[in-house]
Amino acid sequence: MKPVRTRFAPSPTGLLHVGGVRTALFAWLIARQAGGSFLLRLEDTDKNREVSGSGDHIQESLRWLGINWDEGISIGGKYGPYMQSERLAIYKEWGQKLVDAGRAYADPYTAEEVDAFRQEAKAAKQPFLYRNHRPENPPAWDGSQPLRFRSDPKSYTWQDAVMGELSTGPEAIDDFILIKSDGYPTYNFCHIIDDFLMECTHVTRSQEFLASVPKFLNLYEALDITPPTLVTLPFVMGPDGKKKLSKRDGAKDVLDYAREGYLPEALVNFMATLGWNDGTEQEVFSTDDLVAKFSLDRVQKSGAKFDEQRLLWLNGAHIRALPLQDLYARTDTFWPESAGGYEEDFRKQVLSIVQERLKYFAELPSLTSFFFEEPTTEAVQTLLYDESNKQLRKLSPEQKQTLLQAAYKELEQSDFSFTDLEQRLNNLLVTLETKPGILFSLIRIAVSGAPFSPALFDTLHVLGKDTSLERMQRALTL
RNA sequence: GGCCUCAUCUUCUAACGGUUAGGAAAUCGGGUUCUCAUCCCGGCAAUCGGGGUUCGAUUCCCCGUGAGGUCACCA
Repeated sequence: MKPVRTRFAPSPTGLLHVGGVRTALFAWLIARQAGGSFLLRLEDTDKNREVSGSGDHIQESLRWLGINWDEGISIGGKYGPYMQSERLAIYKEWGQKLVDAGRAYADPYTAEEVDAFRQEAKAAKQPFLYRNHRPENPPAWDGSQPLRFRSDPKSYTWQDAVMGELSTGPEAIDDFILIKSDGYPTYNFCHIIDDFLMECTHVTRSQEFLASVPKFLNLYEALDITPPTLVTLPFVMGPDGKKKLSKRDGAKDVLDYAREGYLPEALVNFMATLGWNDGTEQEVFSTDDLVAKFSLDRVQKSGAKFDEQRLLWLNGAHIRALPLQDLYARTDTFWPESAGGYEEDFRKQVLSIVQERLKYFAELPSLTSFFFEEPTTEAVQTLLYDESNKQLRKLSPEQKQTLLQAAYKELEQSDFSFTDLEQRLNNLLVTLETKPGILFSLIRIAVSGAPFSPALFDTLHVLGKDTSLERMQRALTL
């Protein structure tokens, strides 16, 4: 058995979104599970569509997700170069081999002429087949004309690792361009050559290539190459649930998720379970889990809608599962500006009490800012005295002041340890004959000025005695 | 139009022909000493239609229907 080698071969034409990255992830999972290699090759054969910087962007996205490659661009390897634009001589040589074998020929038509054929077919409501116009005496190929494959139309039945048995008739096979007139190969040609030369055992790609597979099979035959295992993944659908995810549908750059404070392992978990499950009721998977449990025969055949809400939930689940130290290391760039002057130890305490309500790190400032800066008097006043709180609106301003005053007096004597706070405030409930919904709300609002915040005893404890009392004092003057 | 693919709750999905069709997200109730969240309990909610095959079809076959892909000197 040959060692498993899978690859991701994007073209540098823009940002990488979840749909594209999932293809990479599945290929990566196949390789990692089998203890094989994962390659990153750049298919930069279309100079017109190329977007500068996107090669780097793709690599950065993969690195962030932890989809590491063993060979490929930036790191090299024994099958390089891994940038197709640097392999033109190889494609030319293979093209010539096909010419010599009578399986390729120079296309004598201009683009306009071919287009006229196409329009003709379209008007007749027929599929366009170039081979119906195949020239009888094509000129010698000098590299200035496109090189076309001389196909051998026939029926095919083949196995796809995800889709199962597939078949088509000869009408699916046509003469397609191998090398363009600018000397660059087409995807249809060079991916086959490269996968062969790089000894890839699996070709993982999304559904839009399904209709091209018979053509590939025909070419493999002409080249006398045994095709690798074909792995066709269903689409990731956009928000409308009908069309595949695309930038136009608002598909986000993968790195946007990094910027918003999603955990890469959560996104990996999300993408993997978009079209795959392990057959159990497990929903949350670590990346190691996925590597261990992934299997192609449990990959879905139909497209799955990208559900951002589920991603959000999954991210929260991963955040909650993270040890505090790890979590802290990830939040580095997300703290509110006012947290700058505070010790790591204090920030960690804050983090530990907001951990369970954090869905993504961009929420960190709104969740924690009152630990680092004084809440505005407007915020405190509004929360304390407007009518929105159904517990507090039963009380007069005077009653509220009285309760707060009593709480202040009690807390003055506390050492602000969690247990002491708990004990004193619980006793105070009895003494004042009031309910937690009232007393605790008042204190919580006075010290946080926030519509919601962590549990009261935690908040007071982390905030500390001085700050807490100061803020209560201030609330008493409003 | 030709060819190809797909089809279970709103969404992601489970169910080697035999289940009251399960789980999770969302949502709606209730509980956990305040809010928000977590956690726990509960509710709502699906096999696209029609024919077969079978003692029995979500599952197998056929025909519809719907959705998507493809038919580039793009990948």
